[in-house]
Amino acid sequence: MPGGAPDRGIPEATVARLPIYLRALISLSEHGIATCSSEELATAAGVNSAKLRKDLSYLGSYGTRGVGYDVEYLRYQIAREIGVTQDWPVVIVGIGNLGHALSNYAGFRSRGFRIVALLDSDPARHGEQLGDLTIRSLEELEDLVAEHRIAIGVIATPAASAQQVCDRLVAAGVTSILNFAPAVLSTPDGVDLRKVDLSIELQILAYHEQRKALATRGAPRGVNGAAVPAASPTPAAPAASGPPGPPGADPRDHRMGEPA
Amino acid sequence: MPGGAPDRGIPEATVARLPIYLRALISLSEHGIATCSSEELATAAGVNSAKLRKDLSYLGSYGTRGVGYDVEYLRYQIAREIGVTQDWPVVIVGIGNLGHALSNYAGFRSRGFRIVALLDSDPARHGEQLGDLTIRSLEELEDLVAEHRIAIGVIATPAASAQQVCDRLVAAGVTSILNFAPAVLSTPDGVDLRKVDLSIELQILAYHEQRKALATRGAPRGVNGAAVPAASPTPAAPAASGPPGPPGADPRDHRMGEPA
DNA sequence: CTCGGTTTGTTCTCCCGTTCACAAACTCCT
DNA sequence: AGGAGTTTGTGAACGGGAGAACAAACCGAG
Repeated sequence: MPGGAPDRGIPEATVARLPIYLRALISLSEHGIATCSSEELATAAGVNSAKLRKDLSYLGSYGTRGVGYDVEYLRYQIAREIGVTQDWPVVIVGIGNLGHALSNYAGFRSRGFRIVALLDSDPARHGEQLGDLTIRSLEELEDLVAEHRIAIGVIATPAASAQQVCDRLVAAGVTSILNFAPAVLSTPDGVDLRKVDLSIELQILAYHEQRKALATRGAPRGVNGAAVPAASPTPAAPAASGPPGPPGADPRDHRMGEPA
Repeated sequence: MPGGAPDRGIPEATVARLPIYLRALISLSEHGIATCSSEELATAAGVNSAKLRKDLSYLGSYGTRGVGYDVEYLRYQIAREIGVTQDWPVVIVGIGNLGHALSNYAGFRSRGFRIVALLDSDPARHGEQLGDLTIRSLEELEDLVAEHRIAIGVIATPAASAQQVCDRLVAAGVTSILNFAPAVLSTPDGVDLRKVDLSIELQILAYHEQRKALATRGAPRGVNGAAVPAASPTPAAPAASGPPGPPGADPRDHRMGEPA
């Protein structure tokens, strides 16, 4: 039993939910609600109340039995635990469509993140004004990171240059990277890396959507009648994206040999 | 063990990785590589080779012992399993900065997703041309979903209107939703919902960053969020906002509560 | 045909995360 | 002051995923 400080080792799954709780608490606070039960907060956050209580218990015993949680108090405690009571300077590399959107995203600044630099490799973009920031050359990366003591970098470049940019960020001293490029990046130990891949999210939805369509049809699955590429190095074209039509038959074959 | 067709119940964690494998296979294919081992593919995907093999085993026994996997063959099998051999019409609601970026995102079309409608509630935006699409009124949502048989919707609106848009999408027949709005949405059973929250990802990084900064300082505890590099402007301790102050004085509290 | 080398598919174990259920603790009312 | 009613915090059971290890299966050489 912790007589004093709560254990600093917070499970990763819990850490991932703390920002959701924080957002829910801010919302409650803005609605003038001063106190809430674990059940109410859990509902607002979209999780189970038992899970919420266990998550909060990792932070300490904030909250009062028989009453619930003081919204402002808990909000501050979570914010402090996450670190958003501090000011985090951030650099965004790659100011395409996505980088553009990210630099304007209001949710960053309101959570303690301050975008201090926008970098792009395209000289044609240098000098372009975005809000109160100017797009600068990638060559200034190292100086800017050092000058502003930037610890967090966002990669929004094409996949081809993502690893290169990542390496430069790490070399310059960035120790946390958020990657939007559709590429697998590798970083040395001590550097945290998270990724957001928009098309992967859609593909996961597509998988479940396909299963649902299959279930309601009751019929065995079927895609367009394209032939399955053979198991030999034959560059067949499996794309075959056609107009929405009735599904054809599918050879549900997965054996690749015959038993001896 | 399954003597016949592979079990249709693929673990969620595996489903989430299949698009990564697919991307890695496409990359290998474009480099002219016809065959690869689980070790190579696992490296390209950034995962453990044992995990990769187990994941693939849920799909069936594609692959040849002693040889490896045929890149084109496996690529097609995964694409079919995910459902990206089909054509998925998608509607995007909320064409702000993010919606704008999403509508231009090349990764969607190349994965079988076809954006067929851009909707926004702001009349000033209606008629605006984005690529080969025109921003239309939200009032056309129901008709468009029915006409194109849209099953997947993307919400990129502000948080305040997200649930309302979500409800309309569901009512119109959409059964899979990707939510970018920073809000917790609720959907009826049978409707899949995934969320991408940009600021949450940064907050998770901030947590680890804070821990790293704390560890290098050697101060295990007792340091409030102010003793960090750079200048932290305003920790913004929430002044007791009203009668219900923080509950009883907490021993590990720093400066929050006034002694009752 | 047989043997050695290689790689997959699977099994087993361990660990993390989720959920249930309940004692402890606090408030309010009498 | 005491009891009834709530609500938190936590111990314990449960389920799923991750990783290591191994047997089965395939290719090629002699």
